Amino acid sequence: MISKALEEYLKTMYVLKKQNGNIRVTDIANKMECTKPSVNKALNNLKEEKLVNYETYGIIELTEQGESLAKKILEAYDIIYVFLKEVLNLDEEKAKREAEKIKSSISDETINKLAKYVHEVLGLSNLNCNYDINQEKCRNCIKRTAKRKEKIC
Amino acid sequence: MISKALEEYLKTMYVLKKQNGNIRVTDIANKMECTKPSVNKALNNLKEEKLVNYETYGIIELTEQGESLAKKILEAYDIIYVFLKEVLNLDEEKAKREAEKIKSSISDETINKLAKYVHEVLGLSNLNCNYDINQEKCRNCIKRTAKRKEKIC
DNA sequence: CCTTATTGTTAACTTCAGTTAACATTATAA
DNA sequence: TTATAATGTTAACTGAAGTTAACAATAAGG
Repeated sequence: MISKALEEYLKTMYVLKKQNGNIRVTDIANKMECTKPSVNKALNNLKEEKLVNYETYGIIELTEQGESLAKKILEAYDIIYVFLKEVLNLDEEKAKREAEKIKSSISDETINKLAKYVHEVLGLSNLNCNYDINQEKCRNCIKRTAKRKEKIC
Repeated sequence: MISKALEEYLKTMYVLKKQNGNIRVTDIANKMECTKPSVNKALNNLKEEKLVNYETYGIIELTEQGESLAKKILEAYDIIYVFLKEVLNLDEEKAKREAEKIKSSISDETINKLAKYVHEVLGLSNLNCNYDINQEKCRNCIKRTAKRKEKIC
């Protein structure tokens, strides 16, 4: 089991890959508002866990495991984000920051239940969801969610 | 500003005082599932912050500041607990454990909004609440909340 | 192609929150 | 009242996650 701090790094890397096509130490440090040596350490730890492939001064990439874990983390984060923004009406920036912090303390079980709740209240869900939502229950979710997904992060 | 870890100690001490009439290192350690030296350190830190009065081997008590902060922390914790238990349907034990962890990562602003939400959805609120709930909105809250308060912790 | 700027790495240190092991103090009960 | 059990304290250590300062490698522009 990886730490919550490392999960954040992994998530950030996944997002950067999507956004920029590559993953760089400096970009991670900027997004996470930390220093490059911190990123470097995280990188080595994630490599240790076989979630990331990279050699010193080389290209950084997520492994398959890394990618699927990142997706799961991102999904959890997104569920919390949606709840904060759409249900509690936090503004976007605040909701993002807060979702990260909460994500770092909440269990999978609770995320699961929150996902269901958000689903029921808002009719929003997640495609290919690792959390056990009944997709049948609201067919409109798919469309709405797909649209929303584009602007995550 | 005190750390989230110290807040947990303070909260626990407040609860123990209510429950047992006194506060002892061993009891704190048991409740928090940590060792006595950890408690001892926390105690010294809280003393440093003037939240706790105590001398080595002496009686432990919260200062006025300590008590009012503890109340606020407990209230925030309780708001999260209620949400998890009554809205998301976590079982009691899980909700307690989870509420503590979430409490340690969430901001006052978010707690505030969650409090309002819980209030609106469940008609539960907190007496003497430090969080800005409109008490007028649901007079029944008072009774229900008072009843619930008895069995907190 | 070589100088300079950018990017990445390493080493040594800090802080926080916990631990174990050893010891001191206080309380209990024979 | 004294031996023993329970409780509390201290010191020294661990590990996670960050930092700064110095340096190494790579990339880019003249």
